[in-house]
Amino acid sequence: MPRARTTQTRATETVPAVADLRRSVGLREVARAAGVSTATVSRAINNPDVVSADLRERIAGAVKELGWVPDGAARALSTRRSHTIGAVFPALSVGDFAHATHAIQSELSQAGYTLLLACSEYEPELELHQVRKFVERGVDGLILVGQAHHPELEPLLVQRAMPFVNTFVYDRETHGTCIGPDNHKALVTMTDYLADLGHVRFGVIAQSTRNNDRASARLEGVRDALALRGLAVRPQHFAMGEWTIAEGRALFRKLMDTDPRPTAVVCGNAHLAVGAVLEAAAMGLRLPEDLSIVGYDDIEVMSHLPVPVTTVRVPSAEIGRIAARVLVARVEGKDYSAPLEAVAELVIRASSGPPPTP
Amino acid sequence: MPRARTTQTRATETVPAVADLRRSVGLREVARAAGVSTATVSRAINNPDVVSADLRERIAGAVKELGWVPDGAARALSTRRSHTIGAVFPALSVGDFAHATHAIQSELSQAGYTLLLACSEYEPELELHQVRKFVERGVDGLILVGQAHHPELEPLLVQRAMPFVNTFVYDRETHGTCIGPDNHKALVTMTDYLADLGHVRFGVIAQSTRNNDRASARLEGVRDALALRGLAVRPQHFAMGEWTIAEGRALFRKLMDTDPRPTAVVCGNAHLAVGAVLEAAAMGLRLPEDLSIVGYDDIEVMSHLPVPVTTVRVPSAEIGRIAARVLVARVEGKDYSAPLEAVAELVIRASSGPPPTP
DNA sequence: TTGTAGGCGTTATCAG
DNA sequence: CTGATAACGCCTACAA
Repeated sequence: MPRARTTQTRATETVPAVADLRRSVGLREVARAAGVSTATVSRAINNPDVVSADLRERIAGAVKELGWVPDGAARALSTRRSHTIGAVFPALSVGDFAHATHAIQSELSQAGYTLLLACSEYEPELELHQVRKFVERGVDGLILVGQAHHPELEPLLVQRAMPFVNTFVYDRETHGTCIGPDNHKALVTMTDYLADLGHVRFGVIAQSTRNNDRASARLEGVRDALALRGLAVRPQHFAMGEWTIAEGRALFRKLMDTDPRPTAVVCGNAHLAVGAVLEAAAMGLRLPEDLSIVGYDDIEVMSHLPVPVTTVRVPSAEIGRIAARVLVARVEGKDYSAPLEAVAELVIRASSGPPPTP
Repeated sequence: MPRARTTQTRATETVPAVADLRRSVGLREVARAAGVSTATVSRAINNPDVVSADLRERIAGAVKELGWVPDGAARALSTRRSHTIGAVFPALSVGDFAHATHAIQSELSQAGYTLLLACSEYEPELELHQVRKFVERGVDGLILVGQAHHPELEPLLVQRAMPFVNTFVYDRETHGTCIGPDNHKALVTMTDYLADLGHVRFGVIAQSTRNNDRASARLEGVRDALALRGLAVRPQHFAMGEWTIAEGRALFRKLMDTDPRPTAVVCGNAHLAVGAVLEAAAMGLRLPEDLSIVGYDDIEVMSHLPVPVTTVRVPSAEIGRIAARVLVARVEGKDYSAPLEAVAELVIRASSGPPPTP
């Protein structure tokens, strides 16, 4: 019997009163203090207008008095709803995901939900693990990133009828479960833009596509758009690595150490692009006269560099907001229909232009 | 009786089997399937080595079979521990807090805890609200930012004996409850460094100090260090605003529109510093020959700009990691003593040097 | 409008 | 080592 333990503890406690207080403040005590039943207190909290005014007041008084705070676990156990949503992101300190996190949190908070956050580190196994944990915690819904998950993931969710959305991806096939930009299309657009300017020799600096279907889709976008024009990226004009500015510099340097050089370099994300642009400056290359550099995703510094960088704007916050709304609606049985494809807008700045005339 | 409702629902459900499954898979069913009592199943899960090998196996089989997942709410209700930690940050998409979040999440996950995340938007009222929510959710501990909170906050936590830590601040007075850099000291150090180089006319570009004791402390640091040398910042050399690159540029321009100009500009954070440095470049000013610019907090781009920026490195990830460890230890009764003051190291780069010789 | 009482899924005490 | 059973704190169907 737990109480026995408490009693023992109390014997050695220096502040028994506090221990007592902690243990004893529950609906029961509030009810006793207000001279009503626990049912009435519960109703006064969750369904106030079904309780007479004076009782409501007396109860409110007792609650203040005793400093009672409802117990979420008990409530969740009883109602089978935790008012909790879990999000599992591949990384947390990346701008994209951080902005989405903020939006999600804010949206959930307004709707009376709490955000549980975890990180998969781009590992499907870990993602599955985190999702399992969330299921155990009794989350009412889940926010994931990408469409490619561990094979056991979907079955797990489907079996328990757990609502979830895949973010930062969009494809028509799975409309309804995903919300984000169409990564492939975005890079087709970008590539077309460059090709239409006259570029023929393309370079690509990408982040690793390992366990990252968004990055893969973007790469495919470049390839497919080029193929339609009978073009392709030469092997020596392709480089892959981490997504840091330092890496962007290094890889860009490598690409420039070829002959012929590419006249347009497409970077897989914002940091790589910033690195490439800064390295180009350090090498004394003029943008866009000598070559064009473009990125994916827009971060503030890109528009403030000596040469502002052409890129694709991904509405991360909006993605998060919509994901949260859709999920909450689904959990509560209302169906909220929002546009699930987030348009990834091309932002043309000074780092891109026609290729140099030979 | 809840079951009555379920029954009603089942009548209209299209997939009654699933609904049934969902409802019925509990410890009880596992126990029945394995031919043991619920107590034994519970033990097999939480204290395996106290259960005989064959029962353990049979139980494991039944668990797999039925796809049982423990119910966190029930467990929490029974044990009075949620294995959950709440963090309330003033902002989520800022590098600092995002890095800390990542570290915290990772650390908690390893220790078997889950992170609940909320945002106070630099509003004490909202912070209190979020903390209340977390208390209701039954978190085992809390991670906050700064020392200045809503007056009702601490009483609330103390009354319920809720463990918590204040991060990104350190002061000797409250050793044990705070973990982070000494903001005041960091800027004293920075200011001394500049003054020792010979600077006398200081400019300051700061983010708003409203509800931000860290930013205030840093400002005080500059003031106090200067005062010790009989110096002060002229009003026209002081500017305050948002913490964006754009704002940094604008405010820097404003500071330069004075006569005499400051010879050293101290920026309150990384983004303001980046903005100031980029604007200086745009204005054709040479760093550090014409003037020095320094920041606070180190973000990757600072070391890659044409003129790398002198700044203070704040070990955000480590702060998060230690906060998580300290809290978990406290929750579990073990006491973990780590160094709670995070050293904020001065990183000297090319943007600072002696003042121009007149 | 209010009270009574059973159940939500686990844990843990105590008796075998 | 195992089983029966009383909590844990709240919600809600049903009776009053």
